Amino acid sequence: MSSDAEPAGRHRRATISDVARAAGVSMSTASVVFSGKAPVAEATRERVLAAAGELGYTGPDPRAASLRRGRSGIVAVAFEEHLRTAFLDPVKTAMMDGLTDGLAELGSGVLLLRDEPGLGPDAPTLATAPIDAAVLIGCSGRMRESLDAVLARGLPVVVIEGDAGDEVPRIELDNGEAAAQLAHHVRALGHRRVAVVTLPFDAERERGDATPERIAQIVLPVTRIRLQSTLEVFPDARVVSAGASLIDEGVIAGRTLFADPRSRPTAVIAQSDLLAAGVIRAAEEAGLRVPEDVSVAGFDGIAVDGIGEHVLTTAVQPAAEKGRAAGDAVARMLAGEQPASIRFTCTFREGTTTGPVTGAETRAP
Amino acid sequence: MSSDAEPAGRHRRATISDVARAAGVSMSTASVVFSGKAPVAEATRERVLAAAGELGYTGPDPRAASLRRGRSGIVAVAFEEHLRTAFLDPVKTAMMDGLTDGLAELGSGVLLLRDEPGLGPDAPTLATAPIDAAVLIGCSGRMRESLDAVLARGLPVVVIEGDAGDEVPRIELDNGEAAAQLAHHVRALGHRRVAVVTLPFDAERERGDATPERIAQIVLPVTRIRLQSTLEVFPDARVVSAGASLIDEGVIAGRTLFADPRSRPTAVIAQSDLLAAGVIRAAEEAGLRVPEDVSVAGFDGIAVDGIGEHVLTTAVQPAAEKGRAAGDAVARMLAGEQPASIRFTCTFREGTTTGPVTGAETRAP
DNA sequence: TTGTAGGCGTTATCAA
DNA sequence: TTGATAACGCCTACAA
Repeated sequence: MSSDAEPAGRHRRATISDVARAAGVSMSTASVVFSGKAPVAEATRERVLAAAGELGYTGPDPRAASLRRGRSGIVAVAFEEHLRTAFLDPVKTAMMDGLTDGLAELGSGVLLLRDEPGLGPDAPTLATAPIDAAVLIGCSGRMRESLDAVLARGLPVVVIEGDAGDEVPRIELDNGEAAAQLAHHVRALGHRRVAVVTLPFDAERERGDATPERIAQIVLPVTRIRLQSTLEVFPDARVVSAGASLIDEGVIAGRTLFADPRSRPTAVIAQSDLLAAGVIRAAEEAGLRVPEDVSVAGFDGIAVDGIGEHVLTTAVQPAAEKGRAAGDAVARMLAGEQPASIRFTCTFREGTTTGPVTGAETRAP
Repeated sequence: MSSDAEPAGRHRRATISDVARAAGVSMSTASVVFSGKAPVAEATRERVLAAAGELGYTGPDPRAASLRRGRSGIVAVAFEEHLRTAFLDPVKTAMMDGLTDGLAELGSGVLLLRDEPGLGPDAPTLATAPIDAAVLIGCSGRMRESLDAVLARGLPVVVIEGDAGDEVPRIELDNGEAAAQLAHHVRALGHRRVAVVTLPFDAERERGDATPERIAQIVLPVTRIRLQSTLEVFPDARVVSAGASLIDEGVIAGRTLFADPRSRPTAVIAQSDLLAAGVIRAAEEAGLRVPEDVSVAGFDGIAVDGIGEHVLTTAVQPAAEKGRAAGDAVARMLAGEQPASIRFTCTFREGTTTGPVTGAETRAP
């Protein structure tokens, strides 16, 4: 039947040249039939397609095409943390959603990468994966090394909520301003004894009360900037760091804060809505009413489960838009432009979880 | 400085042959220095590395290597739904976590794919992406087409919680047995007026009371199997389908169930923990106590926020293990084996959300 | 509209 | 231990 006797079982896959030969046309013609980059006579087209069907040819090998074109159609999205942690965070989830949309429009797929060496010996990394560009999320010190690798490869890089030097376009939030606005809101309500529950300081994710020294060494930019702004309004605030942006972590931090009735804060500013939700739960556990006995503010503006009828006072961030913007930035860079960094603005939302400090409280030392 | 005058700007990237020439060795030797697939004299090695550094060569081009080797080191993970929905689901998140781990050990990256055509004109798909294998999640009718595309490419495919024909290894759960166990538990507690809150029936995700006809046409295997088992124990159960596995959807379904005090069920079996959490919330909203007035059971065994001190009665499924198993199966197939399908077993957990039917209730029609 | 030829950057094979 | 050579499969000038 076929010219080269194939022994029943699967053999070498058909290539475009096989198809061309079978259809009695040249490789280029066959190629064009599949790419559509040039007009082909209808009859020819059909002959080629028929031959392809016959041979079980399912279209150009993406690897070869990729080599030839110099593009793989894949963009890496690199997380610093375990992917589980990344996707447990509603903000990141929303961001990924915008990002995948943006990249899909561009015609790229998303390769999930974790910047944690030592998994597989030859697991793909930012330095070795067949990617056209990379998006780094929450990039801080740890990722620096991989960043250099991508940069050395000459690949476009965009960073979301992180700092990778001035050459690398950033997608970020007005974290400082938003945090300041929240703090001023709380201050305007009369609160003076205030506590801050922060996101993790660094990859160590140490929990608990933070000393000024520790605060000065915060690695994660988001944590640092939000905290600094808050401390400018409340220099004496008690600072407790959480191990992650999770409700449970908020509960833990909240229990710490409400343990001693005499020293408990009248307002808690949490660096994420999930943490705030946890703090609220801890408050209710401790028999405190929100916001009568204690005000709680969050950050993010996500839909939080588990806080009943409360509406969090928070800074609403455009998470999905951030992702989409990163996608756009990648597209631009791939097109040879050098996109500017973008700063998104949070919207202050006054909910039902903050209220004026009550008389009894103002008398506190 | 450099031998070939490069006009300041970026030029053609150095290739291994440039490096070889600069180091005064052959291409093969240079290649081996980077791949480590054969011993190289230390002196030679250093010379090559030095030349590479000089030329800014950062290692083999993965696209070319991929063409040559016939492997890209990338495995696609395809979802039927919007990625946001996928990652909102704690079960899928945990599964992805296990899966990425498993694949990383294998040395593969994870390419996220959504089986939804019409995003970008040339967005990568299961048919065109440079992948070595694919993992399909929740595969049902809609994905059939893409599945055929991958199969036609001769790529290994593994399906998690879905059905792709007998040739394709499945990773699944003993959904039927687990659901039956839950139902029997509820029955043993004396409940007779029982309602089921199901996962979506199909991609339409229609909400509300389901007729027997609709039930007969359920597309999503997980929904269908769990429901069938439950109905074998409670043939007359009221069946309400949710639009997604979300707490909010559970609340909606719950409100439907508890709307009419006279016809309300004494027990609700939800097909996911998130739905169960929503049902509990709806029950409390309606002034019902759980489990005194109404028992609620879930499915999955995830940590649910927002149900206070309750511990859900549920079937605990090994979600991360499922993902890891899929990774293993892919590895096997890549190695030429034909792995068998795997069925994981759920563990029944009796929590505090189910209890005996109370006297008043048993008298109901 | 179709055909020809050269190369994209590697790596496997084999010989030296 | 090193080197020469031939694919890997496709695409795209360019010529016909």
